[in-house]
Amino acid sequence: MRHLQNFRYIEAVMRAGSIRRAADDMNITSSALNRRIQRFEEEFGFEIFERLPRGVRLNPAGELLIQHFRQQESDLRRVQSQVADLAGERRGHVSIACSQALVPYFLPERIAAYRLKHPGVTFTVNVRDRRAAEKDLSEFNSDLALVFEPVQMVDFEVLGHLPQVIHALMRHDHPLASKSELRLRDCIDVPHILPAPEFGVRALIDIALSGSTRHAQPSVESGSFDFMRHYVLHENVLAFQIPIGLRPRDEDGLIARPISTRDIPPGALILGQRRGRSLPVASAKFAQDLIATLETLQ
Amino acid sequence: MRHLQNFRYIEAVMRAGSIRRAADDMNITSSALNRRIQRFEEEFGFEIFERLPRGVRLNPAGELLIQHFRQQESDLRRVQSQVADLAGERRGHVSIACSQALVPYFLPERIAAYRLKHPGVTFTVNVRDRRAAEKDLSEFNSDLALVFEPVQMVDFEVLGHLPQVIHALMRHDHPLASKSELRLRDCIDVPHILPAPEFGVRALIDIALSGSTRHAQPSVESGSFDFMRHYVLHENVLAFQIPIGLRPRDEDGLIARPISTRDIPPGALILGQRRGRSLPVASAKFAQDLIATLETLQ
DNA sequence: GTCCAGTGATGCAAAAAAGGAAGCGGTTTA
DNA sequence: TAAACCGCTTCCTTTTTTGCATCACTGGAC
Repeated sequence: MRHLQNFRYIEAVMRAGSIRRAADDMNITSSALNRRIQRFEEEFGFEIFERLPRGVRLNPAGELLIQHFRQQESDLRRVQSQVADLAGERRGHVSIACSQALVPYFLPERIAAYRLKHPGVTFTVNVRDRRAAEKDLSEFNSDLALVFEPVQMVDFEVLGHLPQVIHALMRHDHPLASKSELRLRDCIDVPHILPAPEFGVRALIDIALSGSTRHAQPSVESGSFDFMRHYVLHENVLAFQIPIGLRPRDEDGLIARPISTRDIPPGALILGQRRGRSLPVASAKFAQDLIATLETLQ
Repeated sequence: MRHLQNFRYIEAVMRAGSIRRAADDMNITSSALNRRIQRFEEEFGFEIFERLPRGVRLNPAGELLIQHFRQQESDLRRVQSQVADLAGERRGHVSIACSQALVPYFLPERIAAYRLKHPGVTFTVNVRDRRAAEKDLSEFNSDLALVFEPVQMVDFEVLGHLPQVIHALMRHDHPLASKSELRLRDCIDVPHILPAPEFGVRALIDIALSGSTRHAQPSVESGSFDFMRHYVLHENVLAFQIPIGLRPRDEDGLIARPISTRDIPPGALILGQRRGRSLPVASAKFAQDLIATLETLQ
């Protein structure tokens, strides 16, 4: 869209930190870009960059402006989506930020089911830790976020949720495999591996242990739940995951056992959008679909 | 702002009903305007006008788009206002749509008081009947509306209110001047004049009479409360008005007497904005000022 | 201190985009 | 049937934007 060209350039300058580098990125000359920005500032009535010796940086006015532009761009997409919808074209695009647990089973299944009904709708799936997911939302990079234990929840509007009890993951031949429910202390007394601190599963475990005298001593920490699941097959340790990220039935030699909610309260898997935003048609409908599914599972 | 140029043109075409006339209004040739619109439609992805034999008309997609543009324009003004505010410039503009009753005393007083505190803030006061006031809000022509008995209230977010008992207005020498409170039947039994049907005062009177056997028989109907007030001085009739539009004390030979609330329930003077909109700084602050005043009067 | 790499700003000519004039084919109106 | 409008297209001119070369300035390496 032509009239958002200025926004593209301004955003590029913001990212690059200097007009010349941004010009390079956008394949125009720095003089042209420089004049565009000067001209925009004049029309806008305020400077939006502060000129530093080694480049430029957005000033507070610029921050506000960027926010406005993002909103504007998202609004335009929504209008286009609404128009497409009333034109009878069931097309559109859904972008969703999600935790790793949703990647293997849940989301592929839901998206495939949705695309069966609406083949014209395309998807972008951004795997993000919970902080990054919320950032994605507030910067209009994703329409929806499906996150385990989101953190700050400012600008985050909850659309649906599903409680998730943390499970321990182990091989068939693990000593604890015989029990149907585990206590946390049993888990950390045996060799175990943990997700990195930015993840919700880890946060819940850390909180549960904070009041205790015992400490977790993970032999491996990782940012990949997929890696951890595979690692368990090689060394006979415990890993942790939430049920939505686990296959209903064990198929690759792994067993999942819930950890007593006396030790770790259930965490929440939450579906949300940016507060106050009206979503494009396709995203709103897919959200409804997800909400219904979450309610079914509950 | 340069990037809203397309909007101006599209709106002009919408108003004019034909590209050629719009081109004339906007002082460009029809060919140029025609191409702008074709190009915009191509970029947007959908036609926004339906081509008729005698001109063009917005299609539903176009309606949606116009709505979006209006929102966008208002948002931009809000951002500029916020930036001005954080730059320490206490300037800005407030546009308010109001009923006639606010014109003589209330609004001039409030605006003058506000401008004493913030001399940089300018005002636009649009006198509108209650329907037009709401339309003004939803089309982003006014930031605020202060209306007696608004009608539909869709897209209307109430910020504050003040009950108003309808008063009868008469000369000193009127037979009813001796009573401290009037009954409605006494008023319509004597010669009287009424506001036009689109006004809230009239609506309340009509509703009150609808269950009765008596009918109002106004000798004069008018859209101007100012006219009616002056008319009472020439012919010894009753007129009607709400207290906020009356001077605290009679000064020009007129007397106001409340009509019993057994006959006509108090109407509401309501301050509102377009639902969900974030107002520019100056408008938001002036609204707070008004709300406080309304609460004091209550 | 000096130099150098890197920055934003600016004058000027070239390129690109937008605008204007005229006219075509169509439909409504008188 | 003729005149009046309409949207749209073509050709050419005008305006705007871009690219290139260059200036003035700053911070860091040496």
